[in-house]
Amino acid sequence: MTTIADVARAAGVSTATVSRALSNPDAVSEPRRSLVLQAAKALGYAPNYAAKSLRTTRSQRIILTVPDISNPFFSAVIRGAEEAALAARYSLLIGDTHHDAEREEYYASMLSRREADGMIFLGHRLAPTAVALVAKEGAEAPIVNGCEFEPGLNVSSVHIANAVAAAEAVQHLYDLGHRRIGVITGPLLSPISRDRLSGVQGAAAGRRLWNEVLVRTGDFSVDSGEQLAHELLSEDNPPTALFCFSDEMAIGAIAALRDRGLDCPRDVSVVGFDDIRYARAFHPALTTVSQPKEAIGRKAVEMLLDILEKRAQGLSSITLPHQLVVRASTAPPP
Amino acid sequence: MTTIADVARAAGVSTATVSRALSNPDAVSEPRRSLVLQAAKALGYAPNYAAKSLRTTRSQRIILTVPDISNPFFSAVIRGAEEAALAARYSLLIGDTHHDAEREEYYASMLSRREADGMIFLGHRLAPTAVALVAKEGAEAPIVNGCEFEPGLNVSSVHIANAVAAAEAVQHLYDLGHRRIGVITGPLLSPISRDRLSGVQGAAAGRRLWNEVLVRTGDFSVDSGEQLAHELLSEDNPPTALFCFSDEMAIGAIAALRDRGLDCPRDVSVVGFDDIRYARAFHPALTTVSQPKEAIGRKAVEMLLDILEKRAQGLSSITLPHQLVVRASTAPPP
DNA sequence: CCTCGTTATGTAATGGATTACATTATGCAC
DNA sequence: GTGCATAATGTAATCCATTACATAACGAGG
Repeated sequence: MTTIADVARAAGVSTATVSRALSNPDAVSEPRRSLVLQAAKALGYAPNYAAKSLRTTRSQRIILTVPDISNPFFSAVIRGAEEAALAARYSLLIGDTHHDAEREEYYASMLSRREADGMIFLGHRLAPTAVALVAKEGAEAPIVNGCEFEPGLNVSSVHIANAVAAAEAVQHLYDLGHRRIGVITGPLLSPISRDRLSGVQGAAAGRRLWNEVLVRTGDFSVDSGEQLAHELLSEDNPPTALFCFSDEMAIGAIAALRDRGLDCPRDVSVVGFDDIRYARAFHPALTTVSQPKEAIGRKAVEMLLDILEKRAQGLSSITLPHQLVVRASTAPPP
Repeated sequence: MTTIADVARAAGVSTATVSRALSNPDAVSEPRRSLVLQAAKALGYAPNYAAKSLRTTRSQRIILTVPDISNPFFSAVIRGAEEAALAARYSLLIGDTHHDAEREEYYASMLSRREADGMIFLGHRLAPTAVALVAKEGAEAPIVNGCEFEPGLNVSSVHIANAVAAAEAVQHLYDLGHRRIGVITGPLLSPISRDRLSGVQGAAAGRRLWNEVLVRTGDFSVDSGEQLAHELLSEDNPPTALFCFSDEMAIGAIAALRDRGLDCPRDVSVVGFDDIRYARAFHPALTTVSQPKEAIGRKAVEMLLDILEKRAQGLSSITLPHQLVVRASTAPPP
C-alpha cells in the first residue's frame, strides 16, 4: 500500500506538502501542487482512512439504525439520508436492529468507539449508551430521531404531524359517509402510534363518533393487518371502514376482506399510512397518508450535521408536511 | 474521551496489559484481568476504532453496494448480508449507487483507503478501481458479486441458476396450456437478464414455441412493466401469458391488464421473478420465481470472509436453489 | 542594504491502540 | 538450592496522516 511518504519521496517534497496539496491545495504553490498530484496519481495513492480519522478525531461517518431495512418505508428514508450524507462527504453506516435491544446497543456503541460521529435512529427507543451520552452532553449529543418524536428522550427529531394526519384520514372517511370505523394501530409503546391514535380519537370526539371507533393494536406487519381486520369484521356491528397505521397492515387488511368475500372499497374502505412505493400499484390503489420519506431522511442528516458542526442551537423538533393521498381503496359505505 | 492509558493508570497496569485483558483475556492473569475490566467499565472505556484499525490494518468492515436500496429484493439481500457480517464481527457499510458509475467508483475507492476490507456488489458492473484491484490481486481481491454472474469480471459470485429458473417458468406456462408468451426482461447489459432470456429461449425452442415468444426489454421497474405489457397486448396476436423478470414489472403488467379491462389470471397469466415480500399479499398473489434473497446476502459475505481470511482457494461461483412458487396470477388461457 | 511581513516548505509531535521484544516472576526437576 | 522453562507483565516501536511550530525565501518599504 502506498503511503504519504512514498508520494512525498516520488515528488521530492515533504509529507506535509503532500498532505496540504491534497486536502488544502491553496496552501501549496502551483509547481509543487501539480508535482504532488501527479505523483499521487501515478502511485495510486489514497490517504489511509484510519490514520486520517485517528488524527482528525473525525470519522466522517453517520450510523443510521432502522428496525427493518426491508420495509420500503424505511428504505426510502435511508435513501434520502444517504443522499444528504454523501453530499456533505459523510458516509452512512446502516444498522438493522430487528427491534432488538442488543443490536441497538451495539450500534450506539459505535459512537463511543468513535466509529461514527453521530447517530440517527428510526424508532422510539434509545439504547442505554446513547441515553447516557444525551444525559452527559444534552443537546450537543450527536443523536437525532427520525420519524418519531418522544419528548422524554431529549433528542432532536424530524417527523410529520401524526395526530393531524390521522385526524385527516378519519375526516376523509367521515366525509365519505362512514360512521363506524375500525382502527389498526402499531404498538402503543411508540409515540407514533399514540399520536395517531389520539388524532383519531380527537376527530371522532369532534364528530360524536366516540363510541364508533374500534381499536386494535397491530405491529405494522401485513400479517397483523390481516388478522386484526378479521377480528374487526367479525364484530356484531362491523365497521364500514378500516384505518391502518401502515400500508403493510392495509395490504393485509384488504387480503382479509378478500378472504371474507368482501370487496374493497365497495363493501369496506381501507386507509393506509406511509405511501410506500407499492401503494399506488397495489389493487385497489391505496388511499393513504403520504409521508415525505426521503425528506425525513435528508432532514435528519442535516440536523445531525448541524449538531456536529456546532451550528445547532438547542434541541429542535421539525415537522414536515404530510398529505392524504386519495386513491381507490376508499369509497362511500354500501 | 477515555483512552487505554487512562484505564491502565486506573488499574495500575501497563497499556499492554489493558489491551490484552480486553482482546486476548487468556494472556492475562485473573486478578489483573478483572481489575482491568472493572476499571474499563468504570471509566466507560471503548477502544478507539481508528487507532485499532490503523494498527491492525483491518477495518472489520464490508462495503455492500446496491443499485436501489428501496427495492425490497435488494433490501432482503442486505438483511442476510448484515446478519452474516455481524455474526463475524464485521459491520456492513451500505452504498446505494442509483446505477450511477461515479458512486460505484466512490464506494470502490473505500477499499484503497482501507475504509473497508472487502466489497460485495449487487449488479453487473464493477468500478474501475475495483477492476484494477482484481487485475492486480486476482482471486485474492476481496470482491464478491452478488446475484449476478459475469465471468469476464473474474470475481467470485453467488446467484441462482437464472436460465434454469426462467425455463421452469416457461414450462409452467406451457403446462397450463399457454402457447404464446410475452417476456419482459431487464436491461440486456446485465447477465442476469441475458441468462434468463436464454433460459426462456431454450425452453421455447424445445417446445417449438420459438416464434411464439415476444420479447421486450424493460428496466425492472413497475413503470416499465406497465408500459411494455401495454405494448405486448397491443400486438395483433397478443400473448396469453407474460413472464416478467422482476416482481415489480409483474405488478406493473397486472396494472396494465386491469387498465385494459383484462383480468389476471382469467384473461392473461403473469409470472414474476424474485418473490419480494409483497408477492404473496398482492392481488392476485404472484406466481413467481423465488430467489433465496437472505441466503444470497449471507453467502456473499461468507465468501468474502473466506477471501479475507485466506481460506478461499481461487475463484468460486456458487449457485443457490431457487423455486417456482405458483400462486394466483397464472391459470390456463381463456 | 536592512528589516519586516508574507508565503512556502519542512520538521517533528501527535492521535490511540497493538504487539514484538525484553524483562521479571513463578514453578518444577534435580 | 540452582537452573531452566514457562507464564505474566512491561517498554517502546509501530501504523499513517495531519498540523503546530520552526525555518527559509522572497519582495516591499524605508
